[in-house]
Amino acid sequence: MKEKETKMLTFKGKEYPCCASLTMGVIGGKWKTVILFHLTDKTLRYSELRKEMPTVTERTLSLQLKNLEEDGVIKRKVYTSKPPLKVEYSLTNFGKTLIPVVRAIADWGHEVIENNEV
Amino acid sequence: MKEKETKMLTFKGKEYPCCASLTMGVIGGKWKTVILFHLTDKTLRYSELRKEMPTVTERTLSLQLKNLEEDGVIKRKVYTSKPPLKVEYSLTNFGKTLIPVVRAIADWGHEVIENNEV
DNA sequence: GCAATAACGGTCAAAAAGGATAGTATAAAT
DNA sequence: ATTTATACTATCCTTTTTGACCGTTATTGC
Repeated sequence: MKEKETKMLTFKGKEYPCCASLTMGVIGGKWKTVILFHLTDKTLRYSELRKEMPTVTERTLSLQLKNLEEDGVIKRKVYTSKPPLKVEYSLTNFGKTLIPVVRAIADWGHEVIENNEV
Repeated sequence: MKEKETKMLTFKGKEYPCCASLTMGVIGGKWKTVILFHLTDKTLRYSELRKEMPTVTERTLSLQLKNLEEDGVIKRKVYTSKPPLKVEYSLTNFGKTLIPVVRAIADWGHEVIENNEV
């Protein structure tokens, strides 16, 4: 009688109740949009990303990069076979479809700061 | 010598390293964008929101509503003084500036679903 | 010969987020 | 008189996320 009739949306093996939460599943969390924001217009090495985001720890950064890679929004390209490695991160074509989303998010934050500076 | 010179952005007492993370601080988490998504075009009572989001628990829903209210993006209007209460939630003017962001987020999720249905 | 560098991964721990369940006050409906 | 409904809050607990810190491999620079 009281079935929970919520037709879930599925993406990459995860289920979401709504299209907005699906997106948040991909770009949510404390750091993913920041990473995507820095990668919108350029390719960056791991160490360059760290310089752009000095407050994130290495472990968290690499975890988030791995997540984003698994969801197919960024790609990882290795240039050397032996240490010290050279690795570059960039958006995939699929990841590029997120650019308007990331821009909207960054713009809003930017405007809030502009209008709150008294 | 090795100062962490990251000029943080501040909003509502919280600090963020970048404009994108500020926005995520406001709309991030599993449920906030879903709530905002349902409130974009209409005012809803607590019980109506629950019907739109059957998979969220009551506790979480009211916590998220409170968070959103504290950040000034939604407003809570009480119509009765004694139980059973009538309470309506809607976007504030400030919250309405988030509509393009929420729409971009929802649209992306929607498109992903469209193009993944095989 | 030693330190620095690159891009991590592993372990442990803390913090944040979310879920399960039950309880509250009161009025209207049955 | 009992049930139903509303909009929550209170506990308690589990899961997820994030952080701190150290180790690894080989190469280059001093």
